[in-house]
Amino acid sequence: MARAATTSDAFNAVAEPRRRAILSFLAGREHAVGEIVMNLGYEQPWVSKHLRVLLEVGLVDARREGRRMLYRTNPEAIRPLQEWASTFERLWKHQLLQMKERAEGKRLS
Amino acid sequence: MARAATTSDAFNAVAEPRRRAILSFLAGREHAVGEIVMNLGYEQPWVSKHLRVLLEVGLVDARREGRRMLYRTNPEAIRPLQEWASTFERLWKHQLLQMKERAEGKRLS
DNA sequence: TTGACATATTCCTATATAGGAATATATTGT
DNA sequence: ACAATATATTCCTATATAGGAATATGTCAA
Repeated sequence: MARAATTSDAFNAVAEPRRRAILSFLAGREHAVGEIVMNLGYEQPWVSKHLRVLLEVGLVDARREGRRMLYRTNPEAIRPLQEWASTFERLWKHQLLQMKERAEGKRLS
Repeated sequence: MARAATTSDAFNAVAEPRRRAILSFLAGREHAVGEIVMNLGYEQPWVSKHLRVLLEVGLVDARREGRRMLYRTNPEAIRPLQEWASTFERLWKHQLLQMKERAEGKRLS
């Protein structure tokens, strides 16, 4: 079997760097497809394809305004991802502290 | 072309649910492969395969102790993932607040 | 060396993609 | 109806997988 579909969940969807870039660009405010194309420099069909994936997993919402489609992030959908990753925050902060202490210890000796 | 390799970065590596489970299990303390097999119930070859991927992207470190291989997370490698996801934390907290306020507004009317 | 234990790798196959080019659909204004 | 604009979809191909089964490698103890 192949890998899980990118449309299966948020984790698979954001494995693609361009989809992360699009999400970051959309963070906070609505944007039309053309604006994404202009700002990120990807080809229009690819922006549409990526938006489709993001839409299917619920990471973005869309509404039509005339001939334009306006997309915006659905932060709630990113939440599980953020929460999972944040369980490791304590660990790397602890690790950084240890490294710092070790460095300072060396300086003193 | 196919999708980016799971060994290309942390984002692709953690797209697999079992790899996330292994990482969570390893969070904080070292474990042998057999302990992962026992606790998570995956078949041994698959645990080894997933650990290999995690090792290649630097999400875990390993050391040998007798016939056992001990793995532990490298929290520093999870950091970019956590930091990217956390940029959306403000957004979903804001969204939750709005939903809450709307709910309370309805209750009052 | 032999056996037991612990972990890793190598076969294989089917599939979901990313990438690209071309085209289709939808909406508005004339 | 027609042209222009904006976005979406459909072809195609090559490839990195996940899944499974079998086997290989490495380490220790007797």
